[in-house]
Amino acid sequence: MNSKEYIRGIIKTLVLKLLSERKRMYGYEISSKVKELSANEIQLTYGALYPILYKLEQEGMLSTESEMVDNRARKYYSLTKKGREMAKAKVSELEQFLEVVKNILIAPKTNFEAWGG
Amino acid sequence: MNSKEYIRGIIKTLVLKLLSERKRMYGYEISSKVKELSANEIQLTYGALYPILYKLEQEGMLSTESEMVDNRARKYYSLTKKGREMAKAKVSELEQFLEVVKNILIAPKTNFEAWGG
DNA sequence: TTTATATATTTAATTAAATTATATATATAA
DNA sequence: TTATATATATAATTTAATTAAATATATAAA
Repeated sequence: MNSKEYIRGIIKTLVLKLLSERKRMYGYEISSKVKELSANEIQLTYGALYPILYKLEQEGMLSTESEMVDNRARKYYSLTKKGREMAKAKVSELEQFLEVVKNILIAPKTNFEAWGG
Repeated sequence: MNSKEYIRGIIKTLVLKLLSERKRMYGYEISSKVKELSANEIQLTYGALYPILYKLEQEGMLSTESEMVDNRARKYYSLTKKGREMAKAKVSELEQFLEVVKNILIAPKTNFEAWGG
């Protein structure tokens, strides 16, 4: 599957979804988790992920805590109240969109006439 | 729903899907049909649609017939053999992708621990 | 009658959101 | 000492859209 093509636009929503499931996550962890959950199909690149996290923080959607773990710097991100609301809205929005697209994709040839063809 | 955000990358596949259901369609018709099938959620802009149709024709995926209908120029697009194969592959690819994303989005909080959280 | 709306295609300018590449740094296994 | 994994950050580039502008006809409304 060439997911790259379809990823664009949904990264922010995926990140918000994962953060809504946990108290906090760090960037590398988010990327790894998405890869794992998608059976290696979706690889969030860091060049996309970190700017999104930065922007969400600037917008007041995320709060951060920096820590040293095993002598390496780590930056944890948590949803704020505003961020939790945004996550909920975005996830619901994307779910609806996926449904709409799916309905177009699964329409069988035999049904085409029925929906106005 | 703010579909604009999520549309990117899937337009080509939607176009190929619609064309795979019909002998031929013209640009305006494709845009109208997508709008109708998505209950006005997805509006393919012509600035995106026509360059995609042009490119697919250049790649040998589409053949065209220009006709005058009601004194207005109309350009019909049909899938070639190569185009039909591409349509099949692209639709299947997108379906799989949607499934993967949906599985991430629907994962309930209570299940998070189960999938390694 | 002139205005708005719908039909129809095309293309240039601009913007947004990615990818790719680069930089920096530590830990561990081969 | 080399490769791989962990971890963040950002600049340069590319891609794929949106927006806008150009062109043209038909029809309904004001």
